[in-house]
Amino acid sequence: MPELPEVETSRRGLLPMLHQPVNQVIVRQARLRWPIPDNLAELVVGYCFNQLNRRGKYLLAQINQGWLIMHLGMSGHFRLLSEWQPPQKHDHLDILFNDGRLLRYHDPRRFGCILYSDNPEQHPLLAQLGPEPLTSAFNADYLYQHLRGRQSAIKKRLMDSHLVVGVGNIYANEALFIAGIHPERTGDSLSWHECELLVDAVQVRLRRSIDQGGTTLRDFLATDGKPGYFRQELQVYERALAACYRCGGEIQQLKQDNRSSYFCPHCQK
DNA sequence: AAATATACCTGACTGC
DNA sequence: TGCAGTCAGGTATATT
Repeated sequence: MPELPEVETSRRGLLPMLHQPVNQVIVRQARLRWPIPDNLAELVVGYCFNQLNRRGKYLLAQINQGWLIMHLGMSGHFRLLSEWQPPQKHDHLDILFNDGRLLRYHDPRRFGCILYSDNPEQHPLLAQLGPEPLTSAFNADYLYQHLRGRQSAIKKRLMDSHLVVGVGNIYANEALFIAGIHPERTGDSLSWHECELLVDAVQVRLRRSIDQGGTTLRDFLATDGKPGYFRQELQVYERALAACYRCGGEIQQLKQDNRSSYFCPHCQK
């Protein structure tokens, strides 16, 4: 689920907890993608979150001498509760604050992670990441340059975090539709102008989705428990055999790299 | 080096 | 009802 807009929505939802002292940590299930550190409580209890950043799909929270590195995997989300409530199934972690509020991590599939690092920039999970899509570092020149000499499909390349971070299956499909580019084109076949269109499409759709609180398909909720409303603006994702909003033709579905791709054969060449 | 397959998990849904 | 199979927003890791 969570791609860049959903992670950014989560980050913004956590901002009210900045500068609030942590007074307890409850780990009910440490076995996520990687285990939650045994010493998490001693790392954070008595300290405050001083900064909340996002790098790609990772949330970074500065506390004590280092940073929590958090990823929502496929099905994770954080809830911010104003007072204690009994935990539900798959509520794996609580961070309780002195004022009675608590942050609760929920993740049925447990593909997410909660790690701690003194220097997250150098952490193996982050060190090799590509540029942020919503910065000037992600531009037509960059994309065109980095697509040279590779035969992989452009849709797969867009989802490669070493090329650009934050774009997952939903936004790769959506951006390619907006840019009018067929998902099976090789990255190498894109012209500079098509790279320009694609960069713009990625940025426009990510920004719009952030404005809408992200996309909720199944699990995703913001920290206030609300779903994201970008789903109703999806042009092709999960619209197989439905009518293209632009030309009225039939949206097609195919598998690429074992992930579903959706596209309009008339509008995307 | 790059392309492909596998693995980690639960839950919802489909077809027999 | 039950059971097997498929699919789902991610991505590190192992294998060709």
